[in-house]
Amino acid sequence: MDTYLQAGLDALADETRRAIFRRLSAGPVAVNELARVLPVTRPAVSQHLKVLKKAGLVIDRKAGTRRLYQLDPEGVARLRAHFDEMWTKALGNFQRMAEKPLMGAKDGKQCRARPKSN
Amino acid sequence: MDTYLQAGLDALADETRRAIFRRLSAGPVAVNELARVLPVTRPAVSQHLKVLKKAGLVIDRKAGTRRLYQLDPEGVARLRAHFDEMWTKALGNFQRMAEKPLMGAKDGKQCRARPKSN
DNA sequence: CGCATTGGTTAGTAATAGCTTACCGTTAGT
DNA sequence: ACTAACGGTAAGCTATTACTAACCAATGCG
Repeated sequence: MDTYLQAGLDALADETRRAIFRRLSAGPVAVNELARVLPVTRPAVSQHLKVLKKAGLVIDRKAGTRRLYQLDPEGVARLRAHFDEMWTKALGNFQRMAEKPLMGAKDGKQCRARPKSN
Repeated sequence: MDTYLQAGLDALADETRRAIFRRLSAGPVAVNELARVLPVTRPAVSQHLKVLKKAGLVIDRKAGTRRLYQLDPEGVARLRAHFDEMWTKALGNFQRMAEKPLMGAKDGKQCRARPKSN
């Protein structure tokens, strides 16, 4: 279930793929046109689209000899939800900790007072 | 300036690094303790922490012979903001497109009706 | 003082990822 | 039917990355 996060994350980790993602957020585009804009060849674009598709971020449909790719709003929304959950956990816990300056030290060794704090 | 996104993204793209991130979201932890929990050695943890630190996601402070790492709420919030912007752009444009079933076809060739839509 | 604990860094290795070239199937137009 | 355009896939190369083992500096304690 957490695989969506994994796939989505390293789908967006690549700059070229993010460029495709951005271009696709303006509307459906054919593979060839993406390749024309990007600094890589068409096969590279195909491979990137494959990754994005497996991550559930894009969908494609045939249009004559061409194939139009566009964002999959559901997939994007789902990934966004995963991210939001991650941020919330991270920042939420921090918030809770900031309120209690020093809590009960779960495991003794951990929370020693720091000598110089620099 | 978009480098924060890049750094943050491939900082979180790695599963081990995400595990560290999750563990750190529960509070400050020493390197050794992270290594004890994770399936990798301590040097690997150090290297991962370095990446997370360069991405601005964690901060560290000395505590005796140990070094405690914790999330940097500012960095996390900043990365989150970048993501939110990305999602908004992606889904916002899509929203706008969904409202106009077929717009004026910027470049003629593009928006043909799909034959089978499968 | 040694001595142990902690942790950052380096060197080296194996796996992975992104790219290109080449090839092939499919569709549209004449 | 022939031809051209589009695009997916395979093979191969290169660069990057995650890892370990080994070494070294710093701190705390007896």
